[in-house]
Amino acid sequence: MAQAKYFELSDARSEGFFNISEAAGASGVSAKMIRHYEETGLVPKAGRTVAGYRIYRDADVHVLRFIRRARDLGFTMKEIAGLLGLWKDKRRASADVKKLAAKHMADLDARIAELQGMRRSLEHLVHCCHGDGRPDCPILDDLAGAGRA
Amino acid sequence: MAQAKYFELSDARSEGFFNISEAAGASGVSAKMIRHYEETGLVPKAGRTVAGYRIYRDADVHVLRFIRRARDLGFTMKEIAGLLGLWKDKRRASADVKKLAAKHMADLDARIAELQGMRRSLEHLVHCCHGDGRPDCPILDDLAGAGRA
DNA sequence: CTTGACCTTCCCACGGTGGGAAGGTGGAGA
DNA sequence: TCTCCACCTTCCCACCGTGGGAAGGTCAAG
Repeated sequence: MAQAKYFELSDARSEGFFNISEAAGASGVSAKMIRHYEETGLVPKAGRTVAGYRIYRDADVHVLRFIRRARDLGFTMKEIAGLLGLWKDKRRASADVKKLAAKHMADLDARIAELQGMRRSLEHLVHCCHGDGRPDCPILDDLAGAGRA
Repeated sequence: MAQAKYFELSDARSEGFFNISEAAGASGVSAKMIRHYEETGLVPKAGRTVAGYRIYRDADVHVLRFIRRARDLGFTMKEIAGLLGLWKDKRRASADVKKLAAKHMADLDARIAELQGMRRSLEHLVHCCHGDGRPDCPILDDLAGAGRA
């Protein structure tokens, strides 16, 4: 990215550029999100045609795909910014990447444990509820604090 | 809730009312969120003192605690609105509550599975990364699409 | 030249929570 | 009574990630 506003769109295309929806299709990141990532500085500003259309090269699409995959692994935007920095830095230590990934894995574990705790409690309640036409319901009783307050 | 603006705060207190921070402390819902729930209609508008301070009875705190517990189980606001409706309706069928809870449990399961999928992929990558001072790193390679694109 | 599909920027929404500013009140102590 | 501080009020702004949609410009094909 970061080219000057040189091209007509047709010229840009023949020079191997994509427009934003092509970049979106090729990367799996929506056009909306591509603009958003640019705005927030996650990716550098895209080049533009004389008419102001954003244009993308293969390398740019590659970056977007990287982001997409990181999102699929649940990394936050901040973490992805860190990963992109490490990716660009050819002298990085793999230990730094591993540390970031391990941290994220711990976050995932915490979140999973939290959800499993909810699930366990809920399962118990659902199990206790006869679930028929009568109004008495242990689920509501529990939420209302019957057993605690 | 839904009392007219009758009281001075001191009178209200002696009539068994709480102010918002007391209600917050007793229910585990922050004052900020109590106002938010009122604004969004999840709970009815609180009574007020002549000076405009919100006042709460035990029953109101009870409702807030119900909401708090439902949040702790991961129910969304919309689901909680449903649960509150069922709670208030003394002629509800417990089957309706059970259905709502079972649906939420399925949502939790889906979310857990999603996170576990991420965790598994990530674990594999972290395991493959030697994590030393050298720059080559299977985690970044994977994100960059080495094995797929 | 028209038409339709794209592009641009801009604002708004969701969930749920928090921070903080600006101004009014309550109650305790001097 | 005055002062002081903690609390209350409303209001707007932020986070994260994503989508919807309006208003206006551009491009390519017919």
